[in-house]
Amino acid sequence: MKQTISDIAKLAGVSKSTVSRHLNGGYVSVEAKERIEQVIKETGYEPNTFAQNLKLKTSNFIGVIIPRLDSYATARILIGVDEKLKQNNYQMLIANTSQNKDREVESLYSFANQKVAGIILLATEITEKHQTAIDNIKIPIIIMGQEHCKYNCIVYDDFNAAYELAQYVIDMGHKKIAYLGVPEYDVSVGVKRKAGFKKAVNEGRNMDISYHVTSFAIEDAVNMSNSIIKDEKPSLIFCATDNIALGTIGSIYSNHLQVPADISVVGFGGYKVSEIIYPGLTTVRFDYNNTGTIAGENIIKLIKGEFINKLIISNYQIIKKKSVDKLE
Amino acid sequence: MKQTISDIAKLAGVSKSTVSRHLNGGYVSVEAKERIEQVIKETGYEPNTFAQNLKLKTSNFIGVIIPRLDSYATARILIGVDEKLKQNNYQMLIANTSQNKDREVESLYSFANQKVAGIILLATEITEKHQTAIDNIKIPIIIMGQEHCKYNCIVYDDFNAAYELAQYVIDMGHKKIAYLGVPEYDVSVGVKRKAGFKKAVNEGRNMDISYHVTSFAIEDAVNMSNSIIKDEKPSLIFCATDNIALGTIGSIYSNHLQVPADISVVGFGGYKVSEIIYPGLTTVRFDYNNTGTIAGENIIKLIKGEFINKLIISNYQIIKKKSVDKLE
DNA sequence: CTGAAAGCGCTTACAG
DNA sequence: CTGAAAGCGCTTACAG
Repeated sequence: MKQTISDIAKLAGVSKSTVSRHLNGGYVSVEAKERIEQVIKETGYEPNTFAQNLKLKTSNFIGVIIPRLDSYATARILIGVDEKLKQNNYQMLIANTSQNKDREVESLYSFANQKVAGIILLATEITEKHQTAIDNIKIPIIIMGQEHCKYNCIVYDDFNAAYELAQYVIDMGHKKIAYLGVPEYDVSVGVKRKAGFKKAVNEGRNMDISYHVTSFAIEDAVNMSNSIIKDEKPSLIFCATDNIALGTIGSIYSNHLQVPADISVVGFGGYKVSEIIYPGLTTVRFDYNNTGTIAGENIIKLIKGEFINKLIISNYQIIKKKSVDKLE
Repeated sequence: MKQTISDIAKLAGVSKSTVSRHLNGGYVSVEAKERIEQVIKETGYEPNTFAQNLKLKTSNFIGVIIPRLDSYATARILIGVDEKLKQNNYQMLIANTSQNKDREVESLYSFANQKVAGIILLATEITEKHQTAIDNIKIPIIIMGQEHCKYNCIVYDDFNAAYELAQYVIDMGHKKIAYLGVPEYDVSVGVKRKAGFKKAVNEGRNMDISYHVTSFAIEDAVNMSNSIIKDEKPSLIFCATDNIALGTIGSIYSNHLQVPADISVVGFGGYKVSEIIYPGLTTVRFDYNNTGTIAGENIIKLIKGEFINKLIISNYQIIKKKSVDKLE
């Protein structure tokens, strides 16, 4: 039924060794090569990967650990990674942790057990346990979305993006701003975006800023925005993610106010939906697809022992839409 | 370094066969069992899956073929599938075809080559080539989203959902309706939803209906809606998917009209964002997460040779929001 | 209830 | 340039 390397060897009149050598780019005479290729074409032979992996003690799997699957950013990254891996005959393996950090660590070990050739970690936080696991398993790894001095990282330019976006809203005349962020365990989103924002407002004059913390869930953003709207009535709510911004916009409308006439809103992330909703959401766009491609490229280089940049800072674009009103 | 079954056998003072038998639930004396378990606990031994798979000529992989990764519905389904598979010690393998039908067929063969234990196909269309592939590879398969008499399927109740949603908008007083659908190669979305809609409007009186076809892409929906709005000015646009509805809403606003005051809109799918945007989108919700779980359960049953229902029709809910105006 | 042996399909020194 | 042989780590009849 299914052909093995012995069948091919027999049909081509050579030994298994020679077939294997041909497949793996070793020295084979021209005649042998031709006969083997001919037989492979006729039979459609494909090597058994389990046997290969067993022998070689590695695999062509690359594990990707993600915090959630139903996220636009994650999906775009995975598409980029997957395309690049496919081109290079690697296969993507996904471990979805559903925002559970223990599962991230477990996934590191279980990927090691499955002998993946490399790992890409879409990180939220790098704890001690993460580091122990990464150091123990000794598998090439690339960390995305968070910076860590010990490892190879690809990060977004959260600080400068937040700084530039904040400058823009200040230029638009906003002074009374509510910043709606996330907890600081997430360094990129919780700390850096806030820091960039702070830098800009510190450079402004007569600013009246309040800071609030919510979660990544839309529902929580809705609740938090409701109280912000009632208590403070800022002219703009600066949201640390697009999801938070969507929740905030919903909350503004349900309070019978208008965006941007009554309250302006900005987000962070560049979701496609942010462009479709009305009014368009002013936000920061990161090129997730591209960073996924780079991650795929780099993990392969790392596996091959080639040089890669230890830290890659991905670029961003400020998307200016109608959700920010110009104040006089 | 890494322990093998021989190491465990030596440490426990038994043979490899006995260790293997214990691991696979065969007859082992109580004393042997205890010693083996003890050693496994101490060493943290985990069997090498490549060796197991090589020997058993199968794997614990289950392949899932998806048309795209950046879709809310797909993501929810994958979450459901993944959870269920994990619970049962299966591992999900994803093949993203980027809407390319040839890749679907290729993926069937390549999954077969990887000796997956089962396949779940999120189908858009079942062509001859699909059937040939499915029949050739002889691997348990479940098809989701499209119905086919030869295979085990899980489908959404597109016909009745569209019928009920259409009845609702007719009850709300709409008579001049533009139906914005997709091509008929997609039986579930292109044919069944339209048929359900038609049945309802045929039962209505003095209906003035126009039919239009667009793609699944938001951009195309925007363009098509622009011309519908200019040429016909219907009181409601009935969209075959939520993405199309989002595009339509954007188009309405950019024509300086209001939803629902000037034109009402309904969608199909129950995206989370449909609830967040303002006004809320009236739509049909399918429980994607749950159908994913069922697909996971059923593929495992199929692999074990257990009985499953040949056709499962998943339920739906009509979500009534503000995007539909009540006409007098 | 247990162990020795064969074999899954491949790769890789090794000797020629 | 080529082939015989060993071995990757596991499972499973088979004989005891």
